[in-house]
Amino acid sequence: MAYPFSEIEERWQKYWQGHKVFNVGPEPGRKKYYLLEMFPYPSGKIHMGHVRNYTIADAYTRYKWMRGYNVMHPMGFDAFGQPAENAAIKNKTKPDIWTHKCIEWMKKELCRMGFSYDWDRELSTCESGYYRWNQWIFLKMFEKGLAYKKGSDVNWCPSCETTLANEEVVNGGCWRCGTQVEQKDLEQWFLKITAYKERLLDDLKELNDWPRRVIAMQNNWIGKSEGVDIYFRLKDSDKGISVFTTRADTIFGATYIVLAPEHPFIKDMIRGRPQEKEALNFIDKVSRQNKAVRSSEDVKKEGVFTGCYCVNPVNNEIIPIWIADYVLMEYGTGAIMAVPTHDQRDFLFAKEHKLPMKVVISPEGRDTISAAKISEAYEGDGIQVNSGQFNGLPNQEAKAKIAAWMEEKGIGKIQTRWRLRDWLISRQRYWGTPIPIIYCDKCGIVPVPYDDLPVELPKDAPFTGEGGSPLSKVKEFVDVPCPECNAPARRETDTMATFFDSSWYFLRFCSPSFDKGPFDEREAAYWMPVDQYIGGIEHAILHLLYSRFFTKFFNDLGMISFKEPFRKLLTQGMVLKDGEVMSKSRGNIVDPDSIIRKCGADTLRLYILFAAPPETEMEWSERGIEGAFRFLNRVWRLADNVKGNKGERSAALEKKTHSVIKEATQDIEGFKFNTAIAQIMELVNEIYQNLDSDITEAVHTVVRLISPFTPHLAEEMWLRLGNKESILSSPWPEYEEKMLEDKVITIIVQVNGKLRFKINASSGISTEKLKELALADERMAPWIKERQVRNIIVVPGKLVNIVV
RNA sequence: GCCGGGAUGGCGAAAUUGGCAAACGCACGGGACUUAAAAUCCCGCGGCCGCAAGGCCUUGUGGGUUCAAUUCCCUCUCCCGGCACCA
Repeated sequence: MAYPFSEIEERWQKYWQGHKVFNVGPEPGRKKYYLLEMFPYPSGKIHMGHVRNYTIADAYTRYKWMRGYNVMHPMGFDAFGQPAENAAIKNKTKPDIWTHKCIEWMKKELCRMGFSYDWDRELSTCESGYYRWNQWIFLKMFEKGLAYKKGSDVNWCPSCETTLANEEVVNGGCWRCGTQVEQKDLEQWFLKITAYKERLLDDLKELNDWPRRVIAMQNNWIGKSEGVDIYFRLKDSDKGISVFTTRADTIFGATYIVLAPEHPFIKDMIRGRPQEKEALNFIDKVSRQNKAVRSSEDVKKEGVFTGCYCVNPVNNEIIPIWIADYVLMEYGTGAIMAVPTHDQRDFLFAKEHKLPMKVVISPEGRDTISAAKISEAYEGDGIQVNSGQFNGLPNQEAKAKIAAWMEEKGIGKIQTRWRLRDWLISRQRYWGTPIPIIYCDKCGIVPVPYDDLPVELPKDAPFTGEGGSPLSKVKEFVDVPCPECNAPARRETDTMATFFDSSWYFLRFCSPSFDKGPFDEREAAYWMPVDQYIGGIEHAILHLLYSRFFTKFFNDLGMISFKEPFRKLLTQGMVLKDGEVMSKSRGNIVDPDSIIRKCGADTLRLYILFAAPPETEMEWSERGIEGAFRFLNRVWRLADNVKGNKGERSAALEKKTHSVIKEATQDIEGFKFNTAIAQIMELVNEIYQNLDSDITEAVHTVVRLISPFTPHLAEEMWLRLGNKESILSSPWPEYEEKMLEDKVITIIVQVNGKLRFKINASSGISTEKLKELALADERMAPWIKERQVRNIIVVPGKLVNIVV
């Protein structure tokens, strides 16, 4: 008979909530611990990804709790966003009503998992009590020149009918729906995240407890590259073209330069030349080409000669100027110097168009390589040749010297280029935070005064999903007097990207109902930074980069003293079914609710922690669930075995108990829940082997060790074992080192590094004695009979290795 | 191409500093209990040879360092993720 999990789980969930067990406040003298998982979008149902994320967090919360920490573990909802609009259209309701209903459902599901949240801190980003502080932060940024409006080519998702940030474009598609992103020239609001680029990059070095790949991804995204801008004067003109290069050491080998077809200089430069028509045709052709096609690898690089020449500033050689589609206007200066001998793309282009080549770096250090003979560019390191006064230097050394020399002579400038662009935050959607800006014909762009916040989002908007900002159709919202001159003016009708909301919610949790600012600085000083953050890898750049940016901004305002929001980060792996991500479209979803009904939340929690380490992907297995359930029943039955147990103490069981405490505790501390659970299983097995002995202490230990994973079962068993209080108020079990010591130890005997047999010896045995013992063993005889012992290695307490 | 991660039984996985490869679980096989089944409890379970004792092989590939390598170094292959006509 299975244990009565549903009755137990219901009872303890009521207890934890009724007694507000996990509600906390600052307590001087007690170590704080702020544990946070990425808050969910309220879609109504939780999925296995949520279950995994929150179970990992909950197990750790309960563990830290029992270790005596003052643990803050809040939960809230990232409640603005497009799905609410889509659902509202589909179900003929309002996003507001739909969202609140979803939050209710979701909360219920979270409670049914037995998660340990401080629900008094619950927040939802769609409440004006929250988003008014989005507006406040926006205004502060506006004041500091960090929020600005500009017209430019921006990413546009035709399906979502809104603009997107660069970070929201994944492989050329919209991160949400996958639709190919288009470019549109629009006036939009941006946040100047680039003002923080150096700090966002440098401080990555301090994040030692973040996964390496997240650091690597942010590094790539910020994309610092150091090089030189070199100025090439046009022949017979005082104008010139700047090119950017990271290979200043190859400048003496530059035999032509290439401009991007969009380069603004071209039209003036080629006017009236015989090549003009051909060049304009080429530019026109490229401009009509799809960007993805143009950048694909198998498309042949094309180009035309402009008829113009410029001067290589280091050796005054006259070199031709070309236009080619493989040079991009968006990167560097939109112009490159071509060194066909040391860059493969330049090499192929030069071959095709019969352009000259010159070797300037030689792996052998001698000027013996003929440019005419090489079959590919040499991109490695070597010694400078054909490079004037720099001949003979290793190229890496020459790179710095040439750059400095060019800068001194005024023909180049050392430059750092970044990939990171400012963050576009305007969205042409309804369900988001209104941007607190008013447009006045006389006064221009006017910020809403702080006292007028919040700018409330109208509950009703005729949003139809047919394009255009829905708020622009709400007359009462749009028409407003100018705060400065009182003349009729118009409100901004775009809303903020929802990533704005989630960029600082971890601070709001410290004082969720504070009404004098986004957060109470004293509370934040106590709780922040987040000690452990847990969430999905999909936010490696987006949310985690933005949150770091906001934190640095608050630091600049003097509101907080730390620079990084999340001390430790754990990115949990995905839950797969048949090798694929669970998703509605694939139809391979396993509903957590069905598992809870069948086996209980504890079984689900245990299984999901046991199946794989938290960071790796895990494959869903129905058999695994059954195994976890079987194990919990096995644990449950132990309580009956304890009753009336009158056996003697068992040394073996006691030793196992203490070693399991030690190992399991270490494992939990390092989030290795799978092996921690394996340890507990071993102890349970050991108890079953010793049912005739006194098992009381061992069973108590099992219940306490397993309580972070299966809290309902543990609480119930704890009472049944005769304890009066919740297991949460019992301390974490401690082990005694002396219980782990053996009087008799097993020594491994190897011959030539391979295990041959084992011998027992007393723990204090000397090295010499051990050697003798091993050599004297009858099982050693065949090995040393006809061979000579060359060496004997002894690792005290562990092994003897005889080398013959 | 650059950066980061990875490859261990039929499967999920484990292995302190280099020191018993495969803990724990799943699946599978056998036994006990039962009229029977389920449940439960116990035993076995990398491959090859052997009646057995035991031996040989085995952590993606090839090499190296070492008394000893899943672990350290080098080479290559494949897989996952990020960036990229990035100059």
